[in-house]
Amino acid sequence: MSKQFTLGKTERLKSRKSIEQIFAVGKKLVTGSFRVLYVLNSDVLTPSLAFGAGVSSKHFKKAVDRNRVKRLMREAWRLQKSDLEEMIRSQKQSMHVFCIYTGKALPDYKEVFEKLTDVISKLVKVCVK
RNA sequence: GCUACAAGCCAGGCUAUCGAUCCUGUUAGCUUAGGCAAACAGGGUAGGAAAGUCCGGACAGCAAAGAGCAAUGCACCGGUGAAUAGCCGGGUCCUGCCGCUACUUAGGCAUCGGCAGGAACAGAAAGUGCCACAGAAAAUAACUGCCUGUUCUCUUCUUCGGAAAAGGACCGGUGAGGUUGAAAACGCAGGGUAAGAGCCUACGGCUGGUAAUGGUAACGUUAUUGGCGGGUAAACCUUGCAUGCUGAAAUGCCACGUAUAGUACCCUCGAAGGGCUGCUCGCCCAAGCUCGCCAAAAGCGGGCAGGGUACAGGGUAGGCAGAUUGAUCCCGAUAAGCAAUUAUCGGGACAGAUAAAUGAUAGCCCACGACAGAAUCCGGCUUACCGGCUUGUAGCGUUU
Repeated sequence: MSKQFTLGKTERLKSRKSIEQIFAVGKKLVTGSFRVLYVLNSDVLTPSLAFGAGVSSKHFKKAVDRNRVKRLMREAWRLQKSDLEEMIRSQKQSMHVFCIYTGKALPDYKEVFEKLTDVISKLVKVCVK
């Protein structure tokens, strides 16, 4: 059994191109102050799941705060993504997810964690369809 | 011990669990033999301001015959440094405080000396502009006032010729007085005069020249001579000096892909066009090859090629270098220097991501944690900031 709680290079959205693609053709999911964009491809040879996080600099002027939110989001994703990962592997799909925090106040860890639980369960449903 | 100021240093800690990135090592794997990538182990991983982008560089690319104008920046001197509007030292001026002398109306107080602070500190005697309120007036001078003269009115005196006083008008002189103001035509005293004025003189202040002298210089001192025409250049301006443009999304290489691609028009012998710094002058670049007709040249025609403008479209955005050890920073010693700083020797430290790591959660402890997140690098400046520690100086208090 491989490690579950990793978030290495291959599991993050790394290239500018794929992010632009998500913004262009991705589907939208909104839960509370989170906006989630995703692209799902079925019948792929190597199943993969990639994640990216973003915060608008309009709402958070200071770079310190933006880093904090992004770190919280990555952490919450890292700890909860395993269900989604298994699902995708069994269905032989590949999914790119980009998550944007649109709230104006600095969130705490609990809030982010719970919201991302919702997001992941919704994404699992999308995979099943 | 407390308080204030200055300089320097630190920027919550520990443990557990789960991660990220970079480096090193080991093991096994794949390979097109360049590498690729996995597991495990060990180690490194935000700042004093990483910020603002206000100065200065390094580095890179493009451009580069020149002159003038414009534009921008700088503006006491010397040193330091790669360089600056930084830093250090000095000079000048201004402000405040203290001391002292001349003077004195006995309150003070010029000059001088000391201490502290400040200065975008070239030019106001090239020109233009501006100077609120108050004030006669903010720079040309006017108004008021003062004074000589002429004339008129009226009064008094009279030796009957005139004389004196007052008031009005005019011509002229004057810049002394005029309640203000941040600032009022160098200050003050004497002379001078019809009244007056640096008009003249003494003392003092400011300032230009000359000479001597000290200093690398700014500048100081002394002598002599001329002047004294308010301020403002962070108003335009003038003078001197300097300055190509762009900015790591720079740039170079590799891979992939494509296309010496397409359409339209124009040009190829004094053309179009392009370049030189924004403009002007002036200058420079540039115009090719080939075939046929023809004895040759000119000329004509064809083809290829090249250049310009416009249109429509296409491709790439992956990797490596740049790029993290450098004009580096810190500590100690020695030497030079008033200092900033420099040299030598010894020791130590220094993240490197690329959609972007340097983290998350829980527990414990305490002074209860501020401002705040690297993005090519470095030197400064400025701004933000909870608190703690060390050293020095000054004051107060306690003990001996």
